[in-house]
Amino acid sequence: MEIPKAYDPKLAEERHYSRWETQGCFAPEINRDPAAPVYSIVIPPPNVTGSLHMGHALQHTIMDVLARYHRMRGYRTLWLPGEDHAGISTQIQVEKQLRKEEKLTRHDIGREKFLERVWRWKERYGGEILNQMRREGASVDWSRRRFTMDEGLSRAVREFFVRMYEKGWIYRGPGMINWCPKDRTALSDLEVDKTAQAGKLFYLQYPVKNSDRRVTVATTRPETMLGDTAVAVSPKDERYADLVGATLLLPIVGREIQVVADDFVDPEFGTGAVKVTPAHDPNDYQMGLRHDLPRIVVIDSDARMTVDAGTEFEGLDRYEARELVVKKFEELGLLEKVVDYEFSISKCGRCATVIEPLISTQWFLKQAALGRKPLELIREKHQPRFVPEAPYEKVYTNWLEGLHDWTLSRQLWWGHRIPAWYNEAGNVFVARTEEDARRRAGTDKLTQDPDVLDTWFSSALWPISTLGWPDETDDLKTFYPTSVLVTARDIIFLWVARMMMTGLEFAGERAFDDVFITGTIFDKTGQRMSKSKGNGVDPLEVFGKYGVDATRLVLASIGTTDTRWNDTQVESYRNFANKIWNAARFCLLNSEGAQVGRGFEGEPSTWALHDRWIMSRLQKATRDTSLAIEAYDFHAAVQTIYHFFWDDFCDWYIELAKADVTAPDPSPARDAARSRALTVLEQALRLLHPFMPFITEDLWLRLPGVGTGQLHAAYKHAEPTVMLAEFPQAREELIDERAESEIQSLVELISRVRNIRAEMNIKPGEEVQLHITTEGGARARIFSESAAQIARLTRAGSVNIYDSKGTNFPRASARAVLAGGAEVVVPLEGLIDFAQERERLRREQEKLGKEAEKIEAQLANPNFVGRAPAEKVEELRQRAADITQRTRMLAETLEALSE
RNA sequence: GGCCGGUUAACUCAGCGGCUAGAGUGCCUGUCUUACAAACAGGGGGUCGAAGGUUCGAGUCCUUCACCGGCCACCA
Repeated sequence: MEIPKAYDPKLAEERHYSRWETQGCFAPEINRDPAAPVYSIVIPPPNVTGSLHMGHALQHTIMDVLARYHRMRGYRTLWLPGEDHAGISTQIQVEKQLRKEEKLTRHDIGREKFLERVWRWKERYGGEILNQMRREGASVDWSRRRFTMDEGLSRAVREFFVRMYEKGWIYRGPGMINWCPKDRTALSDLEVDKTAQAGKLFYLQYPVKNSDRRVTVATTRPETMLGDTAVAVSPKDERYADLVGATLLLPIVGREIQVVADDFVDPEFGTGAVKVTPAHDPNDYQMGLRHDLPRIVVIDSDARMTVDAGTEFEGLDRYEARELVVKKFEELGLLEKVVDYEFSISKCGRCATVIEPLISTQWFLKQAALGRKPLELIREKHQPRFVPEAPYEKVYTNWLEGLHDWTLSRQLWWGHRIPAWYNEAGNVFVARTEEDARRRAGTDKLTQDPDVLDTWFSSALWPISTLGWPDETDDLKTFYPTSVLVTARDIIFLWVARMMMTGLEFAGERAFDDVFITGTIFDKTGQRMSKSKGNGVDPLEVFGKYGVDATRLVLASIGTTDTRWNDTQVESYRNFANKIWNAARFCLLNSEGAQVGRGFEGEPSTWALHDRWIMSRLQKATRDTSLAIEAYDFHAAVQTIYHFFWDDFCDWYIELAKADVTAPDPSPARDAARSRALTVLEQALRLLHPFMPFITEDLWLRLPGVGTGQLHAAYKHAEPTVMLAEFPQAREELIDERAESEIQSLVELISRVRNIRAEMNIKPGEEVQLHITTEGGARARIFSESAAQIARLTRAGSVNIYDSKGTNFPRASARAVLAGGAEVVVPLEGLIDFAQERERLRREQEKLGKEAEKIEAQLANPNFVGRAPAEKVEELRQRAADITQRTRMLAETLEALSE
């Protein structure tokens, strides 16, 4: 059999994905067990404009591990892929292209033509991430791929809107909204980033009418004073008590405004008097409502001053207006002072333009109403279950407790058009279809609302809309609620909470059982990866350099932990892949006459020690891996398999079995030894498969004797593939603690001899003689039975075992005392430096002495002996006894060595 | 202002009440030993951010502090 010496990930990555796909392995229909349990995940739909970054790769790896694991466990498994239309991003992207290629704006070509272009753009450039997912090995069901603007999903959006409208939870009206002057659209609170900004606080004086008193107000936005309609003070503030109700003369403008008392005002801050601009500040808007103040709009949707700001200001940009206002106050002698001040400023989450709070007529959703059920569910049943629970359950709960109305409408073209029509009188008709609206309006002369819905409105429906809602489809009945949602923490409010709202409202059940929140991946200096900083690590490059499987192992290990990205981690797992490859190569090069599934016939008690041992280790690895995956502890799962494979299987089992496996002449014994190695390897490949799909499939298919026999019962009709093999179940009866401790003593012996060889500078090729004395019993038996293996692994010419002490060995020997009182003697005539050997033994003695001291102190403490569990005390006593014995033997050895 | 997370070996991270605190990488020494030099064998390296406390026993629980980071909030 031809097998290259080094693993080439690319070959395996190219070979298997399309075959899995064509054979339908990713679709739940592959499962023919009518009683199979169901496991389902919907992907967080990436933006059509997006391309793969490490965060995606991390989420996808977690989802794929879960999907593959459950599929192998016989679950009817669905992982549903799809994309989000990403309203603003996509529209901006296409507008940019339009400007670049044809020097046109969207208004030049009109709404209809523009939308055609967006669709064309989407067909051409969209879906990049989904294609990249094939590279990742993501086992998604392509036949159920969805897009948020699909007809079905759009119908769901209209249904959602209409039902909420009919319930009175969606309404249209004027309100204070976040306006992005650059994107020229309203935004929800969650699409706004608040950042700290170094700025100035301006103290402006407003004269009191018919008096020479002045009231000083502090503001970060002097230009808004042109729209002031009041000054507010705290009702408890005695400094201003006599001024409440007084009239002030608004400088520059000359308008007469009132002093009002309002609890909102904090007397401690600034001057205790606040200018009130109801048209341009959310708080002032509220105060305006309370005091019935006029709203004067002085800033328009371009962030320029309006005619109402006065002729000197009309048309000025808001920042130009600020300068001019300050200048005028200075000239008027009404600028008291300007101080440096750091405050938080709202910026558009998309383009970072400073948000302008404006009063505008928009559509809103009363989130507090829709959020009641999710809040109850998390409070009473702790559903969904967050992983990690802290801090996310609390964060989620707190958010649900303080819900505000959600600004739904966007002044964009790309997105779901609001299903509302107006007749000529301006009356609104909300309906599922235009025909419906006409019927109800009793006229054909209707105009549809020009706005579209927030992208997150359709995302909120994703788990149900992708499965067919509002129809009661089989998919919805089968796969809803979904099992787990895997996503990043920054969209818990934007998305996760809202899916729970719609799921509970429309499907009557939670959208998912669990929510897994991944960690964040930073660059090596701890900076967040971002395209603007250009410090992102491209997953595709990492795949190319180290292989997909190796990268997945790193990502799975990251799990929920914030991590600085480090290529060396990937490199070490690339090495692990190579290790797997070569272990398999060894088994395959020695596979003549052997088959997976054979070699472990008969009673375990009749098996060789190392065979009982590896089976025991395998069962523990299997058990621990399953437990870890089910607890979402992927790091532990990866560690478990890694160490089982490398340390137990490669370093010890293959070496201990090597002589039998590579025996020159064919024999039933050789066949059996080879089969055993293959069998363990095959089980290990199954354990690894959810994490490393490509290499495991590539090797598994080459193993002699694999076929439909290894497939899970639900997939017996399918073509052989490790992805449909049964995930191993631990067989507790094969766990053999005695074999494990016996191998441990063998390992100790071999390691100590190797240590002596290294310290004594014995050439690797040179043979030594070993004399091992035991006190009879188990160790004598183990060492005798394993003499050939000991000889092989220590390069010993002879291994002599004595079941009692007292044999005279050459004085020129290196010695080591083992646990349980065995001693190994390595005669080193001419090679040994007595002083050096004494020193080595003394160091050993010292080590033991320190440990003994600690233990004795503990045992001498009556509180410990009295209160600690009896087994802990007993354990310590035994260790103390062992140390005492070994110390004594070391002393004797030292005695013999000194003149 | 409120809430939360992190701080363990040179680096990236495990461990979260009880064996001599671990892994990978890096470092030192020696090896091409017929699966693998992307490997093998051996070795050095940590007062677990600081200070108190609880406990027979604390990286592991509690309190305070320091530094780093995050989230929420209507302080002009």
